[in-house]
Amino acid sequence: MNDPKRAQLNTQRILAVVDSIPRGRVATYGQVAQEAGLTRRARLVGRVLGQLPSRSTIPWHRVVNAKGEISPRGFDTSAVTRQGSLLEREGVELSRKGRIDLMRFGWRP
DNA sequence: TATATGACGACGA
DNA sequence: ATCGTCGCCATAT
Repeated sequence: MNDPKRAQLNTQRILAVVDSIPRGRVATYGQVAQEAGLTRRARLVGRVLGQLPSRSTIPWHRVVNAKGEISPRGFDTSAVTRQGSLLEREGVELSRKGRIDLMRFGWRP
């Protein structure tokens, strides 16, 4: 069930969904997985985004975790900071502790 | 073959 | 609100 063709297709579907998240809104990893027809595979979404080449035009910054926070990246905090800037730049409000109100900025397909 | 490790998430205590 | 546990799954060791 896990041939490379399948994996590539899943990646493509995930990226297509992320690419459809409108400016000024955010979607959760689980939500993206669901929309891509990959229920319960939120981690796969995170993995795919992590592999994204820096030159990609995919709006990876519009994907946050279920708590409405920008998911930590281990030791590197720069990526997190970058994501926050990109979001604020398009009007998404971040609370003092870097939380996003999904009821207001969450993407509803 | 077996374990560990994540840009995750739902739940229960 | 916070924390640990467990489910999920591709990769790495």
